[in-house]
Amino acid sequence: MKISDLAKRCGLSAHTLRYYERIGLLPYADRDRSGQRDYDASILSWIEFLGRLKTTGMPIRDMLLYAKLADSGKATFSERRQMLEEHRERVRAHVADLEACLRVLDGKIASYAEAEERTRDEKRNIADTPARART
Amino acid sequence: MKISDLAKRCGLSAHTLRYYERIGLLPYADRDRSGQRDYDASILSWIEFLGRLKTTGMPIRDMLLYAKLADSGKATFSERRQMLEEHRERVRAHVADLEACLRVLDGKIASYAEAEERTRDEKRNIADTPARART
DNA sequence: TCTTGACTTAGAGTGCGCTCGAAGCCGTAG
DNA sequence: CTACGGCTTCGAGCGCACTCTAAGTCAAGA
Repeated sequence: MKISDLAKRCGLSAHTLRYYERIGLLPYADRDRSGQRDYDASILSWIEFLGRLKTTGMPIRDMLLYAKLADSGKATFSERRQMLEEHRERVRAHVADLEACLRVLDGKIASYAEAEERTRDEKRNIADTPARART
Repeated sequence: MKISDLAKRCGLSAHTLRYYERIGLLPYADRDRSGQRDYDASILSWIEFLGRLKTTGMPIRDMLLYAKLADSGKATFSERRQMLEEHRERVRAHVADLEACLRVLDGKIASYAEAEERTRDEKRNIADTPARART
């Protein structure tokens, strides 16, 4: 598989795939006789997992550490598990934060909706008075 | 309230507060006779709300638009409500993504735990064979 | 009076994660 | 044979959100 095919399949640009290889996030890809990268489809699951780590906000330097551990075989299973467990806790905490934020947004939206209701009720359209403070 | 007091209360640095004012995310603060910012405590709720927007991944340029609308009074209620509703949907989608990622992480962690179990069971410690691919 | 420390401004620098450009090579279609 | 598109490398550039520096002002305490 050529880099552009892989790019289409995984949703990253060829530029980004080369960048990831350069920094070590992707293993060095085999080259064909003319020097072009020839990927094995198995790389897709690794890229997909990296995507999960990225979505959950893991910085690249941590992914690099994880990749390094993954290259060291069984000996690093527990270290990797620990990394993922710590990361999972951070993600859970972040999700909780987001849910709290969603409740705030809900409240804000509701208060705007209410205010719009009241504004509509006041049929007499007095000149719009600018707000005194940001809400 | 001086800038350092506000910084302590809101968890942003004085540098960041000045930066936010510079770009328009915070309203221009009153200065005392010697030119120092003198904040009203009411700014805290606005900063807190900005924090919610930030936590939920809203880019500063969108916060600026929201702030601009908020400065225009009642007339922009529905626009602001719409912005927040759209943002809320993005956040909800992101939370769903994160939850899917969490399930993947759970699976990965479980598989490491299992593998560690199996490794412990093999009392005969054969030399560690490096992994062939990243998992 | 002197020192200390917090404040002011404008602007430069940082870290992250890409993203792009330039220059050149290679293989296939016309 | 030539043109074309897609690949290669290296390194520069970008957008975001800060973060810090330098040079200077000011007010309160010893």
